[in-house]
Amino acid sequence: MVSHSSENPSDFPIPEEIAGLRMTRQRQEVYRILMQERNHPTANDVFMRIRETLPSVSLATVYNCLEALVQHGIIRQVNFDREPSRYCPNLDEHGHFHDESTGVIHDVRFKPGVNLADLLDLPPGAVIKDIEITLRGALA
Amino acid sequence: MVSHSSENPSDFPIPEEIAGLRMTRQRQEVYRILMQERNHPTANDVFMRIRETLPSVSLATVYNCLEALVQHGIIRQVNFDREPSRYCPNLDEHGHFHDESTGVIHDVRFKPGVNLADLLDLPPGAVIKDIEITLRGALA
DNA sequence: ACACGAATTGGAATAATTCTTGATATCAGC
DNA sequence: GCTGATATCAAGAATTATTCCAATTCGTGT
Repeated sequence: MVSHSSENPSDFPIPEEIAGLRMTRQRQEVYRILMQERNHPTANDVFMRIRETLPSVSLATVYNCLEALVQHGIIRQVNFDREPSRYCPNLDEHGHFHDESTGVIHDVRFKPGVNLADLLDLPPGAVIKDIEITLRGALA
Repeated sequence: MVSHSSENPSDFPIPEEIAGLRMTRQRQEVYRILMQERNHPTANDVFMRIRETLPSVSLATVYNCLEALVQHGIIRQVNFDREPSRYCPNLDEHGHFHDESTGVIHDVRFKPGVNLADLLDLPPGAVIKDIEITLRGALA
């Protein structure tokens, strides 16, 4: 399906295919919601939000879409302890600061020139594929 | 109950009370297992292991004990993505390297003098209570 | 020994996520 | 524009880790 502007009411273009993944209407919409709501929503948040524009999508489809987007490196899945997974369209290397008093999650970047792997006492021969940094605390 | 040596066959002493937590037989045993099996076992791992010495303990009790130990800062709970929680008696500040080829989890310490919070672009006023670092990859 | 609060048990309940199956939609080639 | 092959979707059932609950047992202080 071609993304007519009337069907893509967002302020950024969504291509029909990204990284070899067919961008169906549902996936477009899930991605658009993630780009608009930068609050690291859960699958259920996305589900409730998507019903406004595509009332027929099921929660299972939201999960499918999110997984497809994650698998293709278009978004990231973020886990805090055992809480429901959250999703994040920020692909830059970054961590997450979880403000416990408000529940808000802030993206946290490294200061320029910092390479975490250099600062760690890694087991010899370790090849890092992915780094996850989570901070918990509050804003004074 | 006094820890008679016949009832505490480990090579380290377990006090009757730690950090205000009554160390019941079950909690002692859970803690002992964690100290012996440094593989970051799951609650279920501990459950299967504890049946060898205390066959009557329930899985719920294992969860209770683990939670009590975590709450009192005696052990740490470690989460990898959505996998079952793992538990770790290493209280030093450290991260975890998950070797995907073997499934083994290695503790990773910072090189001396490194303070992670200094290297991050934190939101102003952020007070860090806890840091979690997870690395995924393989050993070449 | 007694009473009271804490801990334990076992099973039921919960919640996020995944799986299954049948229905639909989409694509490539003719 | 058709047709078969493939990918996606919807709905609900199933799974899994974990928590909750009610009843019993245990430990500690008196």
